[in-house]
Amino acid sequence: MGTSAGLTERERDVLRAIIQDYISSAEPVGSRSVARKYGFRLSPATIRNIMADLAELGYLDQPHTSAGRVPTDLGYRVYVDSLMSRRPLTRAEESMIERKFRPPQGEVEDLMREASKLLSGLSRSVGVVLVPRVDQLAVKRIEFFHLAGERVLVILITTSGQVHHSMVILDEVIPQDELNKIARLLNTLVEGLSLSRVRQLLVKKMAEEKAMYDELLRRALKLGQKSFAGDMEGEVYIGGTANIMDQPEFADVEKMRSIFAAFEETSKLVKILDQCLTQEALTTIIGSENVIRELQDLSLVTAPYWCGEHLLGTLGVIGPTRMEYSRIIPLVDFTAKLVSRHLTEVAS
Amino acid sequence: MGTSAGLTERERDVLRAIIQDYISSAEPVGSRSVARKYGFRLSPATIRNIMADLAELGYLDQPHTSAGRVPTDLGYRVYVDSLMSRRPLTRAEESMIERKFRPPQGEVEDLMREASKLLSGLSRSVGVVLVPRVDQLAVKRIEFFHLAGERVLVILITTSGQVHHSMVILDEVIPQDELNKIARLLNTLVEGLSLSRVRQLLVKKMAEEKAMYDELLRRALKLGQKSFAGDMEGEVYIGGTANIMDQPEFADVEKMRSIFAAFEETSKLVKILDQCLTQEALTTIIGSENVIRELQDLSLVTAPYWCGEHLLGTLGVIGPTRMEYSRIIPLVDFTAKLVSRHLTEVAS
DNA sequence: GGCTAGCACTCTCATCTTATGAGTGCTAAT
DNA sequence: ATTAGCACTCATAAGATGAGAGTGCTAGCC
Repeated sequence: MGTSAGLTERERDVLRAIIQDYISSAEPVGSRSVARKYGFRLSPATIRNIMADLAELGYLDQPHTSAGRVPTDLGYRVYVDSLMSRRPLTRAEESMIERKFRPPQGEVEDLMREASKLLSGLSRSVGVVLVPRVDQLAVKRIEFFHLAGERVLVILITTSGQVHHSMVILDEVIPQDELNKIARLLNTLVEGLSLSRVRQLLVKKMAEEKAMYDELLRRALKLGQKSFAGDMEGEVYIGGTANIMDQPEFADVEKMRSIFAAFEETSKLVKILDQCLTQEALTTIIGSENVIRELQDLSLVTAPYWCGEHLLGTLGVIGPTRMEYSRIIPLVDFTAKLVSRHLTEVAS
Repeated sequence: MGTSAGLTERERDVLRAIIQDYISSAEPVGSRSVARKYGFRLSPATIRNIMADLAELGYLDQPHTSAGRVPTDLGYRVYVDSLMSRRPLTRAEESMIERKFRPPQGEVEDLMREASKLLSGLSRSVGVVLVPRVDQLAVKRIEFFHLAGERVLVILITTSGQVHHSMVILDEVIPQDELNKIARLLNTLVEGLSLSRVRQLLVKKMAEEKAMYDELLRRALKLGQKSFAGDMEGEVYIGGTANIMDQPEFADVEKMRSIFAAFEETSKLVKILDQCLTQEALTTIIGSENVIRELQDLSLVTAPYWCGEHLLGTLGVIGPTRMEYSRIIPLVDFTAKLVSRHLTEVAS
């Protein structure tokens, strides 16, 4: 498996033991305790030699000369990719989670919020749910409401049941009944198309229309373009941020401050979660693999969720690099499936 | 002025000096520095006597026997109510704030978010904006969209330009064109009424209708009732939580954890902000005056904001009890006016 | 009576020292 | 290859000490 190809079975065993021990204790682990707890028939001295090798290869680090070893981000990477036992959740655990997840009927947004709470509660870390910019979503319907003067309220409904509304300011006053006509016209044009498609379509039509003189269509295209131009930026629901403070590695206030600031700066978070989304599979980002500087002491486990066969967004857990990957990964995986199921039901 | 009636002018001067000093230094303040810095023509010993009196009256406290004095919550209360100089913002400051507040066109929600950011940035504390349960808001329009099966998407627009959407599940399938008829009917009934009024009206009509046999009206009333039954719970936008960590008094991780947990538990926050709202004026809640235990080390300054003559919500700042009230209070006051102005413009 | 100087006393905080113990790296023996 | 033994390193915790800030009280002064 790539990076760990050069390791002997014994080295792999030791590395696994060290990482597991460190994950549960948060203390640098010494040769003695590895030899003792993990039933190797080897003396501490031998373990020390192995550890020195692993350190040289970059999988382990020592905080200072006379301390035990601590996994590096690379070490965790190897652990997650090829050392860890990937035990799926038991039936009992799954049904426990299902019970905990009270599917709110009502707004889809509540479902997201609930999911982030669920994730943070179960992982005792931070739960995140990304509802990405909805480029890929299919439009079900668009409506306009005249507010006042040139202001028009645009309401956009996707097939997945999400609702986006925004206000646009026009150059001219268009009365409500004309807005209705425009909406009807646009709906026939765009229904079922993805947002990105719609945008393309409108531009194309607009170009064709230059020559023509159908006032209604002209207005419709213009309004449509304004409506769909909106940022449509991803939104991210974050839950359980306070859990981060339980981790001993973040006793330092300064470090914590920067992490919390990063959580508030959602746009960065959106960007990275967006990247995870493109993987269309469970993704782990460990420590310094993260491009966001402030989050380089944290790890991220994400999985995509779907509405029917539409890829909708990502959800996951942010926790210390020293997180229990073997527990969190199946948890995130299952939660994504759970959310997908609910969303699919709603849309059906 | 009530609580401070018994104080001599000199005692008031000393108390003011101590509080101001403590606010800017975060250190217990001693008799010596009061005498020196504040140009009293009194010796430290005399100041000490006065301080002892003030302590006895409950305005000051000492962390330990040989430390300086620290204001109590009661002390801050007197300070805010009758000691503090209530200097309003200068023109320059006001225009600076106005420049900083980029009024986002688009969704009203963004305006709230932006306002909480503005508040937190300027106060270097936590900014909060409450959009309360919209009972008092007037309905502009209601619309229904058929989603799938018995599921119907309800969209509710208020005169202030806020949009609420929720999904209701009916007992029967109603096709879109009938939904449209129902919407038209309901709109004539409810337009311009406040939500609480609408609810009353629907119940009343429903009772009258028992006898009658207009199927459409019956359906409309039922759907209307379901639509307006939703929790409509207040929502709160919180910005700048990380700022709390800068305060020396929250170096203790455990204390901070509970504060952050309280921020996430928004429902409590909503409740207290709702109370502030009923004051219809600038409100200060100092330390232990707060009913939320976790926030009893913090103070809250709030002011209501309006949309036209409609009271819409509250916004404000949460910071350490040791906050610069004389700066924060005018700031909150002005921001509320600023937000009101924007909202009023949008609605006009 | 109100004010102040002086002084003993208290308590925190920073600094230093010391001891402890976990853990390493290396060498030499098996 | 593995291990026992040993010298060495370094963080951490526990006293010890001293400085400094501040108080409360008493006695004297205007």
